[in-house]
Amino acid sequence: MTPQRMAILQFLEGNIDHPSAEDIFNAVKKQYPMISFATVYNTIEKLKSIDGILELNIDTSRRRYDPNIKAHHHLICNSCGKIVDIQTDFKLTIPAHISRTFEIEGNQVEFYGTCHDCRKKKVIKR
Amino acid sequence: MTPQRMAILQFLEGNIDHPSAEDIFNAVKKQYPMISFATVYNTIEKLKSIDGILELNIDTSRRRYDPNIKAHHHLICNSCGKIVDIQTDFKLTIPAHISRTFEIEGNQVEFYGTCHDCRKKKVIKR
DNA sequence: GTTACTGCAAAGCTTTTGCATCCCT
DNA sequence: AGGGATGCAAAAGCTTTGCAGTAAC
Repeated sequence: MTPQRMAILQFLEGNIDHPSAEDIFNAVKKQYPMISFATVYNTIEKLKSIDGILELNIDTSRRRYDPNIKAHHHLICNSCGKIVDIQTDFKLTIPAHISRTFEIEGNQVEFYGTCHDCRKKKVIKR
Repeated sequence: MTPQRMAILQFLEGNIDHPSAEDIFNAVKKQYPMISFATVYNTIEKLKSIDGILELNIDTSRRRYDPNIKAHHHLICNSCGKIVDIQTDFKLTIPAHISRTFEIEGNQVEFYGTCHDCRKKKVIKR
C-alpha cells in the first residue's frame, strides 16, 4: 500500500460519478503531481482482480469504474450523459428454452431517458 | 449508394454477431480490397443517424454494431464473450421517487452467464 | 461545376507495456 | 540483494479527421 494507491482508493471510496481512468488520474494528480497512468491502471487492475471495483460497460468511448460492487443498475441521461445508480433488484426471467442452454448468473439494466436538469433546460438530445 | 456501402449493408443485414468496425472492414475487404476505415466509419455514422443500426455498449474494448434496431437485450457469456440476442420485452418499473425526476424512455438488459458450449467445455471463467 | 464519397495518411484518444529507479524488507 | 511499485516514455489499438482524387448528377 503506497501513498498513490491510498489516494486512488480515497478518491474512489463512495464515489458515485463512475470515473474514468483519466478522472482518477486528474483527481490524484492534485495531491501527487507526479502520478502516472501506469500507476492508475496498475491499481485499477489490482482492484478489479480482488473485486474492489467494477468496470462498467456504459460508455463506448472510455472505461468507467464503480466502487459500488453490489449488483445495481444505471440511469443514463440521453442529453447530458449523466449516470445515476439505481439499487433496485429486478427479478428477470428469460424464456425457458434459453435458460436451458445459457446459465444465467446475473443481469444489469441500463435505463435511458432524460434527467431532471436536462428536462428543465430542454436540451436537445444529441 | 456506392458499391462499398452496398457491401457493408449486405454484411450487416441480418447479422447477429454484433460486429465491430474492424469486423465490418475485414468482411468488406474480401470483396473490395481497397476499402478504407474512413468509409466504414462514415457508413456507420450515416446508419446511426438514420437509425439503421445501433451502437452497443457491451464491450469495453471496442464499439459493436447491431442491425437489429428493435428494442432487445443481450446474453453475454462470461467465458467466451459470445453475445446472443434476446427479444423478450421486459416491463421494468423503477421507484416512483426516481421516475418523477428522471423521465425513462427505454431500457436495455444484459444477462451474464455461461453459454452451452462453455458449460460443456468447462472453460474457466476469465 | 458542384456535391458527395472514397482511399490514404496522419492525428487523436485511451490503454498497455518496457524499463530504469526507488523503496521496503 | 530481491520483490514490488512508481514514473516516464514509447507503443499499441481503436476512432476521427484532413485532403486530394474520383464519380455522379
